[in-house]
Amino acid sequence: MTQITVAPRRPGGHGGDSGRPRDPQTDRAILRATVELLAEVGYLDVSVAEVARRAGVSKPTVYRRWARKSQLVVEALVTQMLPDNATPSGSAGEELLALTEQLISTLTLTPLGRVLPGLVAEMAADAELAHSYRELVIGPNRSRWRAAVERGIGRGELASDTDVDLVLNALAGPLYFSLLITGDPIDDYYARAAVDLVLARYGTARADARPSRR
Amino acid sequence: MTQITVAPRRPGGHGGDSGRPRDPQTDRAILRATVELLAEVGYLDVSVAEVARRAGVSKPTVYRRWARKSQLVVEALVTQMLPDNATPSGSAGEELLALTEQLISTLTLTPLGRVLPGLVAEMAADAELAHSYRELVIGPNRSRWRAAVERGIGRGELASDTDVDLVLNALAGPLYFSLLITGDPIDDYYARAAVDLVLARYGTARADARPSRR
DNA sequence: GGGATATGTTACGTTACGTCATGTAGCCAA
DNA sequence: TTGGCTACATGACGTAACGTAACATATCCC
Repeated sequence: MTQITVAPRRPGGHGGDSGRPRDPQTDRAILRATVELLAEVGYLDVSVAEVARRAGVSKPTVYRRWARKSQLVVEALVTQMLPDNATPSGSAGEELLALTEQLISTLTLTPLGRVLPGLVAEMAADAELAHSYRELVIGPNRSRWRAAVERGIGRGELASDTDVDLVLNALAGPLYFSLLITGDPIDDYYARAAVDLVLARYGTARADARPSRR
Repeated sequence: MTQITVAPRRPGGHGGDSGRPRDPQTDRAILRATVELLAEVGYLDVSVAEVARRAGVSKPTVYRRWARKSQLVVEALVTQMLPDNATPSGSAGEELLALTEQLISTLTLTPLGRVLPGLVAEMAADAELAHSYRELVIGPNRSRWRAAVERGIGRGELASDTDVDLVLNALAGPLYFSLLITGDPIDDYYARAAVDLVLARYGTARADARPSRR
């Protein structure tokens, strides 16, 4: 996950190397201001004008880099994503538990939680944005989950007919559901309970070194 | 579920019975136009002006009844909700399966699916709206699911320590997740697979009259 | 220095929200 | 029948944000 960017604009269709170069500091200042504002007021109330003001930059300078507010926001989010937490280890149950807990952290501790509602609305109306978001944020995450499940199957801890997508959705879905729809707080024991649910269905005898309590 | 309305406005703070009465036809025309537009263009691109035009009504007439566009939309949605599908019957597994399938229908066949993304954004920014939506749409539904689970516990088909909220979220969450975030289509076998997941964890021996195949 | 691009400033066009003012239409009660 | 009250249509308005354009200036590379 290195240096991901969303369609950095080159006005006039050129990608020219001549002329005055862009100030990289400006890019950073804009992204920083965006993250800051997102955390304060959420997606809908972020205005490009205010972002520009805080970054000490003019509005056209923002639009020269990102064609739409939504793209700016996606890229700002990517810079805030928590790093991959070390290498996988432990049983399938432990791995899934760790991934679920990390997702909870991301949704809870980073600005993502405040941003997601507005972003969801934009994604529904802007296919390109939806694509970016899924590719940059959702995709990489899913790969890690998928890998964990497949390792579990390989070790015989999960049944060979395990429905991978169902497992991912069963663990992640309720989190987004609470965040976006019901507004209910996320229970401290959610991760464990959800993983138990999955293991009860797809876990094999060998998986009963699982970290559940009941 | 009879005659639910969202804060019908009475201008000037009066709830007076004097003066010219509102034309009930006008209310219906506005709601109908709203549903129609929602289905066509989704939440974000619904404009009150266009709603008014289609309803053959002026803009202030709309605002006289609903203080905000979002409230109008919620009420329009309520009129579109599918009716309770008969009385509960069958095993806990069958009941949950039926409820899940009905939720899929609601999200797929009614305008709710197109509306939800935009509504989610508004709810995040408008606590009052969120409250209305949860009370009018989410709440009644949840009660039915909860009742089904509790009947299952009562009949001994579900374990007595069944985590009711977890069950509801595990069945409904992934649907919203797919709809709002991943954009993946909802698999035909989702309902059955998800119910299986729940029964594997919370079903008792007695529940094995369950309608699962494997 | 000259060509090319970035940047700031300022202004603009567009859209939609939500409100207000005015005149007219329709109900009720005295 | 008359007066009071409210609904309604029309048209205009204020506000706010998006996204773009024009122009002058700054900064880079050759």
